[in-house]
Amino acid sequence: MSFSGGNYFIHIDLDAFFASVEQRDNPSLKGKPVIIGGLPGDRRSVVSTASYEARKYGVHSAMPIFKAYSLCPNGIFIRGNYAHYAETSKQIMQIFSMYSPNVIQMSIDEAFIDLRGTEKLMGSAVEVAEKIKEHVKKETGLTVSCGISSSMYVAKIASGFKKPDGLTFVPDGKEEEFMLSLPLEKLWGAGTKTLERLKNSGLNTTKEIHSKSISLLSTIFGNSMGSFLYNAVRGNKDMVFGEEAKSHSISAERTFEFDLMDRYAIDTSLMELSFHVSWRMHHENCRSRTVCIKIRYDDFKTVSIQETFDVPVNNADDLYEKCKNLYSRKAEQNRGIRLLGVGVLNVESRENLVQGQMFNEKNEKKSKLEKVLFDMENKNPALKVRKARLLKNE
DNA sequence: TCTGGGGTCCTAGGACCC
DNA sequence: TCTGGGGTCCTAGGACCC
Repeated sequence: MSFSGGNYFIHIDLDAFFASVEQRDNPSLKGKPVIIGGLPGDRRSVVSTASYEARKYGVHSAMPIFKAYSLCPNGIFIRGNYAHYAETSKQIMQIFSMYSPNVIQMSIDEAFIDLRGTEKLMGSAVEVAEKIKEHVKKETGLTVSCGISSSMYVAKIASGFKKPDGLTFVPDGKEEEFMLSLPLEKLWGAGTKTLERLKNSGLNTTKEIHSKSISLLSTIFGNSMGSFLYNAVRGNKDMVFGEEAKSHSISAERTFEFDLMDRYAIDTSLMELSFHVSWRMHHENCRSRTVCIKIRYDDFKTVSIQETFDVPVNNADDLYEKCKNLYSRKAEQNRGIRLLGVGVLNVESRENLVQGQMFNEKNEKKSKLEKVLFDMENKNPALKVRKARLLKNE
């Protein structure tokens, strides 16, 4: 095995993260099936994380809580303390950054570490991964699983190869061999729908995909998915490291315990969601011209409507009025509403906006006032500056 | 007692412009 | 008096991921 070149990435996954944090903080939970996401009796909660003990009962992420409860009635159900998990995550990410100047956090529980050019200083990729595992364990009591490859995509899959507390090294040049040894289900980026289509096309293994031409795959699965599949099974697929963030979106949504029927309740919820999204826009100092709402009916049918305006939205009242209008245009009458969502798309940083392009004075004033209120609330959470209408529901 | 919440990317069609 | 081609922006829905 040659370590020369040192051209590797590590992908690190925190094992059953939320459940592991709870088990660490409360030793009486160790070795027990812990299920984060909701309590038995919740009508519409789902499992966020199941500890490895709970997984033995068939419990897994995204499963409705009532189903998890029926599979594992002795499970310990916890709603979850997400701020605490985020804090722990931050601590672990800081550990990662001690091993490379280039760390990209992908979510609350995973990150890539770029080891290119660090070998002289830090040692081989495998050595670094072992050090990091030890370091995290010592500092936080948690275990992580690592995948190492010169391809980020392969590293990502490798980290899930052995879990928990695993380490999988795919040497340079062995990426394709590794991919061909994998069952289809491990192909990251192909979900249930694509898996089904693959099987319907007689493609049951990564080897069988490998035997097909890119043009055939593109004909069946479309250009994008076709070339993705072609490259993925060769270990060619790669993501680009350190891309600057492009346009993004901010959204908030809520599933109601019982379907909403009444327009007043619906408007109240739209207002609440508008405030939430507006707060985040202030927080990130950005604004957006495109507003979107999402409606999920009682039969789970989900629709959305969006509108792009010449002038960006910049305060919660404005956003709320726009959402109400979109709702009126889209919603079918007399249907139970299971979920409502409010979002802004293609948000831009405020600095980027051309001066004078923008707002009427009244809206600008409202935006500034709102920012002050949000900031006050931020400093003193007990001080709830909210519309009287929203207060009623708390 | 079916199916959370926060995102990204892709597709396909339409409008509009040159 | 039957209809091209490219580019950009916008919209709605869907697949996928953690």
